[in-house]
Amino acid sequence: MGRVPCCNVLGLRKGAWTPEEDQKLLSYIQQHGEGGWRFLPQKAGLMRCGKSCRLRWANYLRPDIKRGEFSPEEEQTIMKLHAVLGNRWSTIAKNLPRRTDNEIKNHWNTRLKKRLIEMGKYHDHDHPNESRPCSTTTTTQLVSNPIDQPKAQRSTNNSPTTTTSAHLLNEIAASTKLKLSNRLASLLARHGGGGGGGDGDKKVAVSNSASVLNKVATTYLKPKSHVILNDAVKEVLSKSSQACSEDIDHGNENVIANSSNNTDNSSCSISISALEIGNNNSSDMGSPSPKSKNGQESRYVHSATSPRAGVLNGMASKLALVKRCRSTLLSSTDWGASSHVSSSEFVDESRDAAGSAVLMPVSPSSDERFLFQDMGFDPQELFFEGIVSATDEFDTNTFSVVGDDHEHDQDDDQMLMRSLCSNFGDELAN
DNA sequence: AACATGGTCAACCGCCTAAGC
DNA sequence: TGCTTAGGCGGTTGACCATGT
Repeated sequence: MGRVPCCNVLGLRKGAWTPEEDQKLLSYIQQHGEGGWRFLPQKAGLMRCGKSCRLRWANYLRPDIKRGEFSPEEEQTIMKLHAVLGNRWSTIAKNLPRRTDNEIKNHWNTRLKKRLIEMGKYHDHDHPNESRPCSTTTTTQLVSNPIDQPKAQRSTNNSPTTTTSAHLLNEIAASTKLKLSNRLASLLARHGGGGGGGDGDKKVAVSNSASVLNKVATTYLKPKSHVILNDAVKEVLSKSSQACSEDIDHGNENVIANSSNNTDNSSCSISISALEIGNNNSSDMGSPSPKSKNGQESRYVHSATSPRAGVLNGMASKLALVKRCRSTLLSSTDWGASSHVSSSEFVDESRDAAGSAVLMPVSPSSDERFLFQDMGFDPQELFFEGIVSATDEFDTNTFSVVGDDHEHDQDDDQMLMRSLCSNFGDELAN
């Protein structure tokens, strides 16, 4: 159970706001500004909880709110953003000036979604995480130890929490589409995987995916497991770093990425946590400069909470990326038929009673700090501007740009896609 | 006219994160 | 480092309204 709702305090009003209440809140905020919601009701003479006041202000009273029908352009934007971001209403709202997340959410649920369903361009069963946060597909397939289940089941009911990462990682573990390396195959054999398919198909039993994936991640931690970014991506990352002005403190292992804005690409190096995209030790890629305090020269990307989690996050995000490209960008011209694959929740690792690592969901905000944005890429631009096609195989050569007005962005996107998919595919297929 | 049904949307609820201590 | 809590988020609810029977 969460905290006791503040609105449960005896005597506080609930339900629809009266014009008098609106006026009190409005005039108080006009006088004193926003914030301090906890004590605002008393000061403003309202018998409401602060949360209710904040919501009323944010969704209704704020003077800069645009009300009324959504324009076709706005609807198009919502559909595009939703195809990429899923139900991240607040993020979507940031791209629709003067619209609130609540309004957008309502509009989607009551109009757009139905419209797309009628057009056959949207299927609820393709979006299990969007309509029901606690759907029946289980994270416990990954969280193998019951001790750790409470955190994985933080939702309101007792049903196991679905996470996209669970699906993704299970896919990684269980997919027959991905050719698994001998290294993985031997891991699976040792850990009881195999899915009954025999050695030939190298299929991983989902129930073993947690231990398997952790083993995989551990394997990747070894120094030899380097994934080298190609020059094209280095260039993209280098460009991105130029726009970056922040300098994040670096004094620990979690400083995992650095890219110079030096126009000489040879000095650009990137390493992403244990996955080690890039090679810090390689002289031809330059040495990382984690001690630099100059934000214009370097950018650091926070790692996941643990190296192995970082590996798994990386795998999940790359699979999500590929799937997004494939399903979202190819499926339709109006974005309506896209099949959303979210990487909004990756995984963290924890320990069960025996000390074995198990997987559990971590917050979506990890995603927002993760990889692409922290590298300086805007995911929306990345996925919106570049129209990339791909086959089912994670093969560099199968990616091609099929149309876009933004030549340079497109090239950058394509290069990034190629490299990421290549890295991912190479590492798995070995 | 009365009731049933369905759509809309403001508001609530529970959970999460991050900041402050 | 761990605890507390304000603020924020997304899912859900229920009041209200329009339309159908």
